[in-house]
Amino acid sequence: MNSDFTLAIHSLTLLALQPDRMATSEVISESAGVHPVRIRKVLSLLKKHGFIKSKEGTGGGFIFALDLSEISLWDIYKITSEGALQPKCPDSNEHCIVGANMQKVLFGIFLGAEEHLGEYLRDYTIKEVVDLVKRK
Amino acid sequence: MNSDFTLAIHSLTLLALQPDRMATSEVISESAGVHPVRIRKVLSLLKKHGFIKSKEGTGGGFIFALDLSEISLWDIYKITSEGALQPKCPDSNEHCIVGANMQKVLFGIFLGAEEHLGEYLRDYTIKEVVDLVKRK
DNA sequence: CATATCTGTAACGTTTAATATTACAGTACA
DNA sequence: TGTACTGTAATATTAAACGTTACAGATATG
Repeated sequence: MNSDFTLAIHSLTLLALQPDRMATSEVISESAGVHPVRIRKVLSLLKKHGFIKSKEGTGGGFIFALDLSEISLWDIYKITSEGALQPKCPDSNEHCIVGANMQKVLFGIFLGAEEHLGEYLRDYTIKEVVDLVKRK
Repeated sequence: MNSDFTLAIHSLTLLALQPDRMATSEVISESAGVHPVRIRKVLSLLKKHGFIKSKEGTGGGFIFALDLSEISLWDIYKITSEGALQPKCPDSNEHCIVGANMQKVLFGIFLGAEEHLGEYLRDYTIKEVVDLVKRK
């Protein structure tokens, strides 16, 4: 699993806890333990989808754009990691019945697996993640 | 997703199609397009769990040990890739409420996700994969 | 019983993907 | 006009995946 997904969750959770003021990529990166540029890359995806807003210049940063319960982990997964479940098989032997067909069979199975995972992730919103973080 | 999982599925499917005679790691590796040593490594795991038998020396190789419908993709996943869904987050900042708690919150969520995936993978046995490969 | 053919496994090398870093243009504020 | 941000591309570094070599042990076969 790609860590862009968890970085996005981490960032959104942090933003959710300070809905009134902006957070810079540096503050977020210190919380998440990664480089600020990575945060900006991931958050630019989330911005593109309207989950957050950003502002450049002094006093700028990132801020939540929607209600906490409007964003599910599945939404975030689709943006940051869609297809990540799909294993990248090497090209197998076309002259073998198994080699020739396995790839598309597996593709179908993993497609179904991702959809199934979606059912699970849809049930978690950022609001719930925030509650879990606060409680613990 | 680790490709050991798909290699195991590939190998078992091939073995399932020739239940009467042994297949060498070289034959399997040619079908799957990887190095024979990798096949032997993956298959040694499957052997350890009793899914297949192996024989060394001339005329040796690997052969199915159970009924095709006794092995589900979930069984194989657990052997080859358990925990693969769990993203490896960097150590985050303990002085931040988000950084300090996010890791265990995410751990719990991904644990649940893997269990949920299990429900899906349990429904596919090697027999069904074989049928899909034959049909297509 | 000597040789060829396999598995089993460790050690090492190579390739590829993930991540960090640097750099700098553009924006906004004071 | 200088300072503090985002946005993004280019490059460097690190880590993971994978391939390769090597060889010991097992087993059939001539």
